[in-house]
Amino acid sequence: MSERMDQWLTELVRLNEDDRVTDRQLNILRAAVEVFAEKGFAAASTSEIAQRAGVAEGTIFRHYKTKKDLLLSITVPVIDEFVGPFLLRDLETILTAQHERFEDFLRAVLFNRLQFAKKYAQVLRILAQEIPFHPELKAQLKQYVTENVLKRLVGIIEHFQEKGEIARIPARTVIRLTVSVILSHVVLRHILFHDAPWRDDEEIEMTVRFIVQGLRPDASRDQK
Amino acid sequence: MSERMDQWLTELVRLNEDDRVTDRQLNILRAAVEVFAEKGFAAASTSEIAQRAGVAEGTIFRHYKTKKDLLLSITVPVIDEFVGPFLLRDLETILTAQHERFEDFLRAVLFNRLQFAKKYAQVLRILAQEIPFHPELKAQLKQYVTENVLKRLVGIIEHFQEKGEIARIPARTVIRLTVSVILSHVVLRHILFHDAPWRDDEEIEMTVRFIVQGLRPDASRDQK
Amino acid sequence: MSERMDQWLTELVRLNEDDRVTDRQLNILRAAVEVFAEKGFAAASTSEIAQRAGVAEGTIFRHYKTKKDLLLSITVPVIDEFVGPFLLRDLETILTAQHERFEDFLRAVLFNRLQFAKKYAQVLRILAQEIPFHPELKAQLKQYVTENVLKRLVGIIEHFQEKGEIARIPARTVIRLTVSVILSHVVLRHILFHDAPWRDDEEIEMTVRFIVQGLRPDASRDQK
Amino acid sequence: MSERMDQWLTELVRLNEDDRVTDRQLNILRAAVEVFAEKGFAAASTSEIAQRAGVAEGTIFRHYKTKKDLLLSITVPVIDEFVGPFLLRDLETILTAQHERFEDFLRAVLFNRLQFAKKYAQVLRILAQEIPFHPELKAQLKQYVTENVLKRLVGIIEHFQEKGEIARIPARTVIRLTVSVILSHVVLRHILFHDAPWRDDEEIEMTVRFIVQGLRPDASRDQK
DNA sequence: CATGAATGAGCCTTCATTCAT
DNA sequence: GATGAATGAAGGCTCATTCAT
Repeated sequence: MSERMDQWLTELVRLNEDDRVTDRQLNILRAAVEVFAEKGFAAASTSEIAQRAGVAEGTIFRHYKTKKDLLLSITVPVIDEFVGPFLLRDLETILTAQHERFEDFLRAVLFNRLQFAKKYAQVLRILAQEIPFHPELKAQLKQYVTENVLKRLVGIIEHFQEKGEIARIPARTVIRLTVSVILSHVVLRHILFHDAPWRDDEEIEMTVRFIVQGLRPDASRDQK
Repeated sequence: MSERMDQWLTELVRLNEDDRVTDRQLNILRAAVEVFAEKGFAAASTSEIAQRAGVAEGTIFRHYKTKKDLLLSITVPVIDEFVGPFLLRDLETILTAQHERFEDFLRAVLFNRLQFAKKYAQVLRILAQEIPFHPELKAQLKQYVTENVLKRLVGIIEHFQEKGEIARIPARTVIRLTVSVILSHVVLRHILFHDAPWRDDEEIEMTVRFIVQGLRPDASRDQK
Repeated sequence: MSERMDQWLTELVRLNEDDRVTDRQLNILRAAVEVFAEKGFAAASTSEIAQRAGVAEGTIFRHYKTKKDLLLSITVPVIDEFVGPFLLRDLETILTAQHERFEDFLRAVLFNRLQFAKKYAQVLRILAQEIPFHPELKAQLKQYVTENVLKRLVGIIEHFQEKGEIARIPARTVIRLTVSVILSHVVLRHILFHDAPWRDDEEIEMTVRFIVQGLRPDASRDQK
Repeated sequence: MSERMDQWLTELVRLNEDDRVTDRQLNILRAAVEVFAEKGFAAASTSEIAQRAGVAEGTIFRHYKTKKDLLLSITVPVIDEFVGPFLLRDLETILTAQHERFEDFLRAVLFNRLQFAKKYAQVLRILAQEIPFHPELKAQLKQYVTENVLKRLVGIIEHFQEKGEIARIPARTVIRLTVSVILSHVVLRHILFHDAPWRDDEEIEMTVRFIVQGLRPDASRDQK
């Protein structure tokens, strides 16, 4: 696992317990991420996690009351990280930079998400696999999205619609289409086909162009 | 479960055993689809499946040697059905109908896939969830796609590129983008948000328009 | 299995049900003998027996109420056959032939038992394996032996002791030693090492000589 | 079960795991020996073993990966013990003691084997019952016998043949007859009829005398 | 704090036996 | 009489979780 991952894991534990993070905990989390990603939550055994982490079986349960707790301690923070930061950090600047074109916005977002997915590929896989079976996770994600993301996105869309860069179709549909393409790109690149050769720059450009053109107002219909 | 589902299950069993299908078998499959979809394969218990099917646990194993066999008897046929028919049945006609525009082609495909997903929503969910953990399934899908789908799609893309309806970008990228949007539409519509209200006709039109415009040759760049 | 075996099986069934013996029954018994011998009673499955017999699973239970019944229908007659006939048929003549030497008696018995074991090897194996776990079988064998065999054997022993061919040691001990050697010979020859090459005539002679000499009165001690 | 048995079990576990032996492990082994002996391996249930051992069923599988492992951990050491020690310990001295008569050799061996069988009666019963169904066990026994026992025995036989105490018949046959009688004595005494009253000293003497006389060179034939 | 032995519920699967056809 | 689908009890084994050391 990458060094970056470790850093993230460290942050992760700090967030949960704001205590000192022992190596043991880190090992457990690392092992858990590995095994959950490989076999899925239900088929993963705590004993295998313990083994890979180099700790006793009981030790896991000193830090995480149940196996599910262990899962949540990994996934929950990612939900907040996945959709949040690009809004909180990057987007703020994007939005305030009024002169930006929609194209540049897209490019920034796509680039940002690709970075993110590269870093968290394994955990995102876990998240994707487990969300259907854990209503709390689903609820949490839904809540986060509706509360923090949707409104802001709608604002952004309308902003670019007013600038005439996006056709006057419902914001929700614009989001659906845009997110579909970006998410697919990310998933294909870092989750499904991370082994295949990718000409990243070209593909990014084509994805951006695709969205921009796809959403551009119709010369005959929308404009004028 | 819908009546249509039952018909499909019936076909399914016929394909496997080309015998008469008993009600019991149907019940077992129905219950298995339900429980697998709800809890995932690993967390599903054969005893619950038996209970929901109203049969003894042993009965399941008379028809399916193992729990995994039961899974495969559900998923395998769908792999062949998911990517196959739209090419073999619908597309043939579309392709031979030379006058068709790319737009019409897309509309037909999207419509067709939406129908399919509506019918098989639950099983598709199972398939999506289990594919990462069952290499044979993954291999089978991969093989099917590369052998039967990709080449044909490339041919179609090039056809429309020659007609000037699609920009001269790599066929693979065209496929990636198009499939991303169509698949996302289908998944959002019938897998993730099947409960939400959908104005289907409008959304279909917007999806089609999005793709068509997104892939259209640039007036300044590609044309001329 | 040999033709001889089939004949025996036919007799066997006749004894039990004194009805017509169908091919089906014969097949079942044949299969049962095979599977019991290979895997042992407990590890043998009625379904495998049915399969090998080429009948339906249920058919077995039409003829034999339980799996154990099937076992008993095979073993019980053999108990009577194993120890009985050589007394009832052959021995009578042996005994009445007063001029016989002990040596000739032994040779006749050993030869007879070898024939028997060759014919029934598989069933004897089953019997040996199962007797410890089926008290009724054990009891039946014990009863048969004590009632029909022991007394007669004692008579024979004493007969030869009076003739001065056997030392004056307790008849029980004589029986123990003689039967040990004969049984061992038979078991080694037809149960344990039936594949190995045997120079039967020589070995029989040496076994007979061993017993005769071993039991012969001591020139110094017993005689006189 | 006897105290001696416990000691043996303790050694047994030590050999396997060279760790301290817990009471629990001893209880499990004790119970396993009991149940296997009573019902045979296939018909013995781990749940009954657990119950008799006073432990949870899962506990068994912490110490022995499978039910068969449990069997092997009991039987395998006995194979080495059964045929080995009397050669390695007792026989060495017997052989080096040149003045010994064959008779004394036999007496020593028989006595030694009786002691051994008394101690391990139950386990020997298990071994005898299970060997036909476990090829590895059979192979191990065969290997041990051919490698360690046969050659030495042949040497001993020839030694006494040269001293004129044993007739000049093939060593293999001598072994077959001798081992038959000794093994039968042991089996009858401690495995089959351990409840019956035995006048051990007398029977031992008669067995020894039987073998010695049975194998003695014929005055008229072999000698001279 | 960490350990790992112990637990016991629960899992998948087998199998002797029954019974409607 | 024969069939074979159905049964459900029981089996071996796994695993999350607890707790004495």
